[in-house]
Amino acid sequence: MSKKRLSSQVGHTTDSYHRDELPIAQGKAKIIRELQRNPVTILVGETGSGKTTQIPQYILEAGISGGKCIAITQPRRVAATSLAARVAMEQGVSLGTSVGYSIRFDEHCSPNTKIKFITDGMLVRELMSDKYLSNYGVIIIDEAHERTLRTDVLLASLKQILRRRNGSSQGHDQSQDPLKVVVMSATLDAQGFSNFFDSIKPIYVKGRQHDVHIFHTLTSQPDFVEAALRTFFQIHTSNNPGDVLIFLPGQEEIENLNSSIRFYARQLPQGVMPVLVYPMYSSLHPSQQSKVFMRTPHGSRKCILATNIAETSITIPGIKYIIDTGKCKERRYVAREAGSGVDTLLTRDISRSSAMQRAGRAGREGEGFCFRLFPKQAFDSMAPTLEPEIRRCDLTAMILELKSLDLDIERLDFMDKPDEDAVYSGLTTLSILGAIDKHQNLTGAGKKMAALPVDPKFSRAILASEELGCSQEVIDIVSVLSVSSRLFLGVQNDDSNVVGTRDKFKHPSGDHCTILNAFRAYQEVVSSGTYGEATSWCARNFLNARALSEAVEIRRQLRGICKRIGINTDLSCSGQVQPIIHCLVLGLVQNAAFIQPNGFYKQVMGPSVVKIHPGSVVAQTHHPAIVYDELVFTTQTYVRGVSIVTKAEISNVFSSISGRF
DNA sequence: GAGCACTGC
Repeated sequence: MSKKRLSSQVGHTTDSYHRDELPIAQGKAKIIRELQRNPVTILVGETGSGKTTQIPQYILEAGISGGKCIAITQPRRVAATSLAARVAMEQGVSLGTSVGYSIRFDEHCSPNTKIKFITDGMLVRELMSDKYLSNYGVIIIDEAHERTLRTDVLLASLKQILRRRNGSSQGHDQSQDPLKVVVMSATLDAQGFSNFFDSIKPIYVKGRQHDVHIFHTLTSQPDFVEAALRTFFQIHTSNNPGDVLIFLPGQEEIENLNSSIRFYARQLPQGVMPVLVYPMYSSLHPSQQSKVFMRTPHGSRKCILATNIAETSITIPGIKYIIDTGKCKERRYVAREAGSGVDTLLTRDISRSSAMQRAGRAGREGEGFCFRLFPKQAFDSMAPTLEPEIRRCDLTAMILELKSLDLDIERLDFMDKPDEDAVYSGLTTLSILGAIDKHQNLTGAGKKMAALPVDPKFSRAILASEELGCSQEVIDIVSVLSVSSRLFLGVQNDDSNVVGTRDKFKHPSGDHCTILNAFRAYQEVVSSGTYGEATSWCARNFLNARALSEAVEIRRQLRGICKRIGINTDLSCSGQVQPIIHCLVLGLVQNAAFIQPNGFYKQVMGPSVVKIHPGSVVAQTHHPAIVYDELVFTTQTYVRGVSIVTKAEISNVFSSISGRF
């Protein structure tokens, strides 16, 4: 494979530094001046510039926050906690005093906290109780280029809050102290932020970086897994030291390449370094995941095969070579009438900024190399950034959240306007669920649903569970469903034992009650044993221990909120299944499907013909009617999280809600 | 017979 040599500057961070030596320190005086002068500042800083740790301290030290708290939002929880720890150390204070953090389930703050790292989702939740965010003097939106749904909601709200707290014009609230907003982005495409905030000129800060030499292929590589295999062995047989990180779109490609590399590595001649191959993706067993962080033994080479997880979420030390297939998986919601939309999960080309971010992963500790398995022209014609989340996800939950903040999604000034069909679809779902009335006003039920931090279809089920006397069971099920990661773990080289142990929890009615069985069994182990015992019990039963312990926390949180908003959480249907299923049907009405003569199921409220995902406990069975949690198109249209119901149950619920849409 | 990555009073 021939490659054209190009050079590019990309980011680098070291673990130990003096604050004054960071690249951003050179521009400190200028930055402080700009911050003092302007209500909104846009700051573009490359990786390793030190902006995230230093800007809050500059603001504090220069007294710009007017004695009030400075919030710095982060899209990820780990980032919020580790950055807070770093800044506390630099300030010479203990974490949770003047420097703290706030993430779901874990808050380390005091009334005297002046610098608070907070997940963007938590700050959105804080809006619900304080709609001017009046506790804060400065709000810093970090990693704004990632354009998460919650970042976009915050930016839109902040624009309005700025008018209320600062403006001389209409809507200014005299009782409010002024607010400053800092938008920080790691990529050069700050134009969008600039346009959004009255054409403010961004401040640029260079990063601290090592050179990364970038190579492109001359032609496009349709079989990128095979191209990655060849490129890896070219690097490997050169015998230059340094670990390799290969970016692939998904688990399937990773496992294929894993076995190919292992196969060929065994046939290498004597004298070539041994290779240690590690897959890395989010649903991998935690014990397998942690292997990528182990030090590479002297005289061997580590090769990590990763999804996008290694692009932003985790940093693996020692990487000198990147092989970038230029592909990722993208989840996208395709809205359809009556809220019967489909999620698609398909492989697509990455963006230019993503390609640059991936290359940068080779330059963190020294000079690096990045081999792109696509031509330079392909790079040039890539989209500059991926489409923001607000343009490609189901907006139902967000519309409900905004309604409870008295905000109207159709009137809010967003950086990118949400898709009209997605808004319509979300509004339809909310009216079917009874969260809004004919005039699209929040109902009493809708207020309660908004208070519960779960998908509206699940908060609907929780509300119903009080009437049907099974709030204990339904809250338990919803807690597990609300955990992002999967409950049942697979292992590499799938062996039939996994299915065997899963059968232990299997309930004939489907996945929801199966989940309940597993969760109840786990809770019993936890209450009668130590944390370590629970973890090993999970491992023996191929259950995701992290998912279950998170479900316990979500359960505690949901029960707390239910009590506060007046939902009795102690009702149990003691072993009966029907009430539980009925609650689920009320939340999942739009997700009902009837069987067809050919064995496939057809949506009742939409046109799709669907198949039960093979991971479901009822995958191989046939029943007249089902309800499901998710509809995802990958290679086929699959439904996941399935319970068996009767056609009568579906039509009863239909007639009780007809007229709402 | 198959699962990109995050997040929430």
